[in-house]
Amino acid sequence: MAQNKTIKDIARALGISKSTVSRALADRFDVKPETKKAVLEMAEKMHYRPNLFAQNLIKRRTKIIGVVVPEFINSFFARIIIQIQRVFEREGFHVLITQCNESAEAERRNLQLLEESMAEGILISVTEKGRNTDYYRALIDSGIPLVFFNRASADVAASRVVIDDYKWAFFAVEHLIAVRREMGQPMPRIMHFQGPSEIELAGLRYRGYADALRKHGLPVDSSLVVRCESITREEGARMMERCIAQELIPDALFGFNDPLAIGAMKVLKRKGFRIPQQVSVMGFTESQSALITEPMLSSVAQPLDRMGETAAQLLLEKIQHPAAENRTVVLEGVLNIRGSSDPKMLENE
Amino acid sequence: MAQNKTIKDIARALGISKSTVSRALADRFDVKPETKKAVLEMAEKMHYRPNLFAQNLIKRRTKIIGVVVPEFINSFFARIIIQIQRVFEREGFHVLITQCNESAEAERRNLQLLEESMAEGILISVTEKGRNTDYYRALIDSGIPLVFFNRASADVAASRVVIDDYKWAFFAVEHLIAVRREMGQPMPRIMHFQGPSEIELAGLRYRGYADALRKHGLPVDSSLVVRCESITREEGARMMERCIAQELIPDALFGFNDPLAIGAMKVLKRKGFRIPQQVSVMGFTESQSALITEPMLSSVAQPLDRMGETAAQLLLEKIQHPAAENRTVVLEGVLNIRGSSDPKMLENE
DNA sequence: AGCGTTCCCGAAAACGTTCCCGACGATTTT
DNA sequence: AAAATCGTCGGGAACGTTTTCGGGAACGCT
Repeated sequence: MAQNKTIKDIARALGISKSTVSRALADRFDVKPETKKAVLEMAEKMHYRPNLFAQNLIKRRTKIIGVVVPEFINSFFARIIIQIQRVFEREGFHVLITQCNESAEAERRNLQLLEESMAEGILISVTEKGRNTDYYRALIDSGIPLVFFNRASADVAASRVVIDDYKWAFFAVEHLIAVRREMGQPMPRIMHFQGPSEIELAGLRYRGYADALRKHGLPVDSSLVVRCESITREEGARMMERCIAQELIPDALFGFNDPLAIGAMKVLKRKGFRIPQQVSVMGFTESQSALITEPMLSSVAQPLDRMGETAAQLLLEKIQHPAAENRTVVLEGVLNIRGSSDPKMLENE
Repeated sequence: MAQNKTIKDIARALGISKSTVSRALADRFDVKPETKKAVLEMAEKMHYRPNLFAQNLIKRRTKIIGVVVPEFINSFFARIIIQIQRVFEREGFHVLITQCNESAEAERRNLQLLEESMAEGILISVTEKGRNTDYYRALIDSGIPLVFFNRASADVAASRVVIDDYKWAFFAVEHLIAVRREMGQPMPRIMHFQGPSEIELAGLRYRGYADALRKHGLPVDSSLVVRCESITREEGARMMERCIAQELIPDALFGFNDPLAIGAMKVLKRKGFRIPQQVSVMGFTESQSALITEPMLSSVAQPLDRMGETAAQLLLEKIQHPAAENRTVVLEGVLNIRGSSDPKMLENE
């Protein structure tokens, strides 16, 4: 239907050659202003759209960069992506977003699509399970720069931007210890809802938790470390119900992420425990929901905007100077202390 | 770096012609099995990737479909997109997602990108303000099928899938009236937080609200209709504070969406009003957060999965049969009644 | 008048692929 | 034995651009 207009149609209509039309459209210096104007008008009139495929075929650039994320239902990645788009659109790139539902095969398919679309660079946050490490390397070797953000593959040589999960988990737990001691508990029992072991970050946050306990002279009690199979609110509720059934009530809870903490908090409240007077609760990876709960949830916020922006910058650097060496940027988090952990904060809410 | 391998490289390495290689890769019947095998092995060995641009240039199909959404930070569109991807990937299409931050110019740019990338079809939920109506029509005229979902442009002939916002707003308000009457208030004062007038849906939901009042013999009191400038939690809180300052306390509140209702509910609770005993609250467009508030928020849920799936199906239909006539699918919503509006629901939480 | 410049433009190759057409030997049919 | 068919392959045009190269016209200069 309505066969697309080509450069040749314009040339024919104007009685000039297609080379001239091409030059006019590219706003080259060596074409007479009148001709240029005529071409532009005719192009407009014919609703001419350049064929990107023909263009990309001959220029070696596609001006496409690809993004691969595990999911974007949680607004976490969505926020990052927005920044990525902002940076690249300013530079005249198109951003192609793919999403793989935490599936390694889907991730592989997406990478393949991006490779075939000749993306000039790829930004990726890897899936929980199953690493496509070999593919990451193959892409880099074949000249497509790759930058990790948030979740990185440890043994691939590439730029990355992450936060120091160990450190911020450590800080979070230190805060819990301090606040419970202020409340007159010298040896508080701090529970941890640990993320699934396939997530590399789960181990890091656990180590931060354990080391904070040790530093402050508290035992690391394995019955207080609860392994969660997923990282949803439902799982948090389920696990807390199980703990309560076993009469295992901690003085504070450090969740792997916000949903786990929120689910647990809800169950605690329903069972009549007062937050934070009886149990202090703390999440990780600030989500929108942290401000909705009552009391509001303390959490570690990650600078998503800066993460997206720096990841984009690192990739841009690689694209413009392929020889640039790999850089690892570690961003700082923020410990947002609210009513769920600290009674002093309650009055502000 | 590492110039990509082409079909010609394979041909040269095997001492055969590139036509044969092309046919072998396409698994055509007229090439000897041994040759086929040799070609495939060599392709694998050389890490050959077909050049999509060259392919698309000559075949007239791109197998790309484009999605344009106003934002995907709210998980609302994210959920829809996941279904869209599911449908199209099963059919061998690639889904290209773009996002325009509620900006009409960005929307236009995205459409243009999709047009130039020769997308075979476009799924779109239009931005709040500034309609690119002319562009929608131009795309359709030039043979690119377009399907609206959720937010549609009224005066463009295209398939669409929406819910009946009028009807479900009506039901929501009927519920509020009924529940207040059960509580012994024959003439409850129902407030509405109305969305910005640029959003077409805001008008529909308001009409549903007003007609429900009228049907049940209640006056439509304009002082109870609050115009909000944005649709965020902060705005909901701000507006409710203003109402309370004016000592304007309704018996029930129907919010244009969940964030507005949640913000308002939070302020009400802080000021000491009991939900739902003193004020019943109801949202719209079920969000994750509705389950987090206490009490949980009553809301109208939209079947996001079905919406994504049907939108995709409608587009697929248009792609496969360009002459297919436009269809409008109106999906049913669900009235989720929870503790924020109905005291009877409180015990389940 | 001759020469060099400058300005504008056209011809044609190239990008990597698909596909039509024809060629060739081998096999089968008449 | 000649003709038709079959299986396999190569040559080359085409897709819509960009870009290199070269050439003609107009101009100013000696």
